[in-house]
Amino acid sequence: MVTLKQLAEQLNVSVSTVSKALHNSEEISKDTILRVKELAEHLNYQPNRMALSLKNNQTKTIGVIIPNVLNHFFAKALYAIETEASQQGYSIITCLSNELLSKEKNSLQLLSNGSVDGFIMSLAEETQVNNTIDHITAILNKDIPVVLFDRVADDIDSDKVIIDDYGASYEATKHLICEGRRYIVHISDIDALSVGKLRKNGYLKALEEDNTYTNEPIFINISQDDDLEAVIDQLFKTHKQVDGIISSDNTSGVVALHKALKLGYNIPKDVSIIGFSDDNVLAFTDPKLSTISQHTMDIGKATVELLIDRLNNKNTTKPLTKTIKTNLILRGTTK
Amino acid sequence: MVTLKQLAEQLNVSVSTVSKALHNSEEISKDTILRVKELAEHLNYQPNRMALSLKNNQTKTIGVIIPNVLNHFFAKALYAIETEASQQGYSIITCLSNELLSKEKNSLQLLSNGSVDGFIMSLAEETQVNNTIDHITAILNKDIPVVLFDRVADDIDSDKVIIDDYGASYEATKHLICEGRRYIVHISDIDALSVGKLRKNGYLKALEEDNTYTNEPIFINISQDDDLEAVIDQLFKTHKQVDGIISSDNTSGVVALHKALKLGYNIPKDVSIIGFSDDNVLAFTDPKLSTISQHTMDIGKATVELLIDRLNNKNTTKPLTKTIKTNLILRGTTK
DNA sequence: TTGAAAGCGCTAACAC
DNA sequence: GTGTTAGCGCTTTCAA
Repeated sequence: MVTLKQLAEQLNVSVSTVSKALHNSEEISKDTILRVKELAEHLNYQPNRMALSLKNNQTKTIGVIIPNVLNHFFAKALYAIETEASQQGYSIITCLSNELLSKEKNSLQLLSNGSVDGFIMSLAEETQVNNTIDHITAILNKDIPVVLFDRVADDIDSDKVIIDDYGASYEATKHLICEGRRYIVHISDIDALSVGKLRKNGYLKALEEDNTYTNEPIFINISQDDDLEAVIDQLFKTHKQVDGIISSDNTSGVVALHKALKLGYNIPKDVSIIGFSDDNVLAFTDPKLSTISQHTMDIGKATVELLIDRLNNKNTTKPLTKTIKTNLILRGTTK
Repeated sequence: MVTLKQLAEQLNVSVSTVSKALHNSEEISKDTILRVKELAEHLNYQPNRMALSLKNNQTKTIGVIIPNVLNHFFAKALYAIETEASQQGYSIITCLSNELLSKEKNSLQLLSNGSVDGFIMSLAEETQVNNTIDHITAILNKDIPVVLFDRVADDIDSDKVIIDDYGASYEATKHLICEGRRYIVHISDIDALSVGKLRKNGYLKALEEDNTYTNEPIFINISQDDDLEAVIDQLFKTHKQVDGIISSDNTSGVVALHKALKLGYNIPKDVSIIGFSDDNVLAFTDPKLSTISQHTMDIGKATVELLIDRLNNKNTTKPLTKTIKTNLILRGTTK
């Protein structure tokens, strides 16, 4: 790496002159500025980022901690965050918690040593199950801003970006009821998560509220060790009368669709299915899955905006919670 | 952030004493060491990473540039890289080129200012199509190590991690021929990429080599603007006799499978299909797609190992190319 | 056993 | 218009 010192030596001026020249200081003569810039250009000088960070006490980088990149939602969120951050001149350091509290803790601890200006994160499953938040409040107490998205915790007093999980699920369920469905099953592989609970409740509320709907709510919860396909298979065996399915996560809806087709159901005539996902995750189902779209790009973008705002006027305002609109996108699996 | 200086002041000793104490220097008395450590612990002291980087001229972070996180292969590679890097005490700064040369260039440029110790990357499509490599050699010339994986370029003299694309595709095609298939179509949406070309050639070679195979090779190339489903639909219309499909990328095989089932083909009786992917990407097809597995975790791990080795003994050895074994995994779409 | 000083690369207040 | 100096937080040589 070429340094100011080297430029200074070659030009027989002082380091500070070079520095000022590169910043177009009024103090420096046009001529000197020109000579300095020429050489800098020629040697491809770049200011050392570590030195700048040390000096300015800001790194221009954001720590991003997500539970699992192999989950399409988080991959897309990462994409959105990277895009917006890079546009705003920030780099991102990515950590994957793999749904583990310990790894989440670790990453937070590791990066809070001046590596990043702030964090954007979505809580690990284990963190949510244990309802552990000390490691996050510790960061907040160090005055390092954190923006939570999707999987958040009420007790953490930070900026947040969420969707209206409850409302979205409520609306989707209502839609199924309006279609005339009277045996609607709720499937979820995220029952333990904050968002999973909200979505479940939205479904419940819609059923309870409608007095033409007489069947009991039916919850199929899939845990990590379960064989998703087997569980869904069982669902169709146990509930032959099923005519509506709402899936709270972004895969089980697709599996249900496949299984239903395989079993000879006519979709959407016999059964309507609505999934929960930004886009048609497995883009190639036939018919295409109707979904609640979360606008993941907007979510990611909002997290970066909130964080950068917070960095620019620290402590100025109360923590904000931004709710991103969802859309019910009706494709081929609903009437 | 608490600093050495603050510890020193509170303890009425010098900064250097504190520093030494924290490093268990022999020079310092047991008693002082204890006092220092106690306070450090109590105040949760962490050495400032930027200061360390500046001093040691190493950042303990790796720049990772991938073309697209929404592609399952790259998401998994990122996962593997993050896992291994974090295990070895490195952080990763993630950049997404979005298949664009300009963004790839940019990220490289941006991070080569002392932000990272080295790079792990897979080339953007545009980079491969234009065969532009100057921006990479420029980095290499600055003595910043680069490890390329998957999408590499022969002209770049760096460490590389690849799979035997040619051989894997050759073997898979041979398998189809051995099954008795005599009308095998090659589908690809990555024809422009280094790996795409190799895979195509492997297919070609297998056909040419077998003199019981008389049909011409058939290539279906899907470009970004094409409607994948429409193209595949057309394929089945144009080539009614098709009895084997080999897909060079990780989605078109799945689409072909869906389409074939929809059209009433019996899979694998009528048509065998082999895809190219680490795992059963769309895990829920029925029957399950037979694939060439790339062991993406191994690929990612190898890139990190190569890079760290290179960082530890710079310039010591010639660039290495590590080839990760592939496996032909026969599931439900082959006999 | 402890401390002072220099230096990593940079900026900025203050001389000259 | 240019240079000197101090300081960001840390390590390390050298002196006390």
